[in-house]
Amino acid sequence: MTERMAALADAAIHVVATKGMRGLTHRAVDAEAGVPPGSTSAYFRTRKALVEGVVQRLADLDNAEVVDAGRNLPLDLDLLAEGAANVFDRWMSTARERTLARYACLLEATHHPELRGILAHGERPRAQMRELLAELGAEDPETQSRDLVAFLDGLVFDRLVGAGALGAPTPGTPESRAELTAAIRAALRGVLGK
Amino acid sequence: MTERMAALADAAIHVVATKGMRGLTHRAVDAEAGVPPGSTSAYFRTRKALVEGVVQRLADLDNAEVVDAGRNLPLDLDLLAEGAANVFDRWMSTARERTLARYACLLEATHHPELRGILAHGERPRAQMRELLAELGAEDPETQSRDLVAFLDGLVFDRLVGAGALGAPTPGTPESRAELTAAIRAALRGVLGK
DNA sequence: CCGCTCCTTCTACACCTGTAGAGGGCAGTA
DNA sequence: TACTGCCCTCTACAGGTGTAGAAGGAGCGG
Repeated sequence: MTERMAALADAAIHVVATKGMRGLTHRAVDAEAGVPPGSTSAYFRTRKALVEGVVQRLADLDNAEVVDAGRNLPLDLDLLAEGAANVFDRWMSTARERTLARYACLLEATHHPELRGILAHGERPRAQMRELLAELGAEDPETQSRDLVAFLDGLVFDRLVGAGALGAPTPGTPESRAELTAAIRAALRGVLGK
Repeated sequence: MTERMAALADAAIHVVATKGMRGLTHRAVDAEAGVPPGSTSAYFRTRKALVEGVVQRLADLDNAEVVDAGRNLPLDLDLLAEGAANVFDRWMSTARERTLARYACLLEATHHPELRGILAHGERPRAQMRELLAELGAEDPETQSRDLVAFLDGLVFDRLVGAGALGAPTPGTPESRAELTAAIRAALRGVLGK
């Protein structure tokens, strides 16, 4: 993917995050990216190509990410929980737009199976999680890591879309951070059967 | 909501589930509902009204639902897990379309706050869950039920969109059912700190 | 019977979107 | 300088979409 395409894809991600899949049009991306109208249409000739561009870019960004979960330390449950909380907390704040766009694309992939291959998101975090769980003595890291990632994903989704209970804490506040860590630790404990 | 509007809203839900928010147009709903073109446009004059109709209908359907979690039985963790598994399993199979539409609407609600009020989904299951957790001796049913629902939601989302690990079991198979129950039980154990 | 109201269907029209292709400038090369 | 290939910008146009309002018709009170 050329640099220019990446820039357009980034703008497209922003559009998806703020206006939803419905707002993802060639012209909207042009406007968002500040390029002359028609540019996006030239680089992503069809809308399908544009969506695939977004998905591809999301995958690239995810894979480029360095997830430092604190390896090589004496690993315990609390440390792991905190590392996971770091990652997922960032998904809710710094990478909020990307996360929203990812959910939108996942939903989109439901009726466009060809997107699913690219969108094997969580592949990397999941693999890492699997490894860490194995070190912690999990009996079935494969299944358990999957459940755990689903849990964290659910937590993020739940809080991002504001579907949580009334009076849900604002994302990014210390309270929610502490609460998040606690929830993750509890889930880890449960999944590990400890 | 009149009967006719409900029928249109149901068709609209189907459209959203199968074609996504982007496919939700007055004419598409007309076609899906088998009514003469223009009907949907007459009952939901603007697109915003149409979306709100969908959201309202989803909320109504959710609230009309009888969730029999086996009250008045000697309550234990396994029973609760199985009850929850029943509900959420159905969300993945029978009520699959509604669930997909709900996720789409939740995402939509991100940039349309007025939808959020109607979409207080899970309000009822969550309240019930809270009660049951309290009976089981949970120390903070409010927070814990929320986390638990987020977990279950994440699990459903994860499996519905096929974002799960490669080789994910097909939804609806006995394997996934058993696996689901096990995961829920584990999560319950973790959340309850038992 | 008339007239009224409500529900439903039909139609018009401006605007938005997807898509294709024509032009235009700017290297680098002979 | 002329040429060639490439990247970028601009424009056209068919079709889809949102929205409003007119037309039709069934039921009902007078």
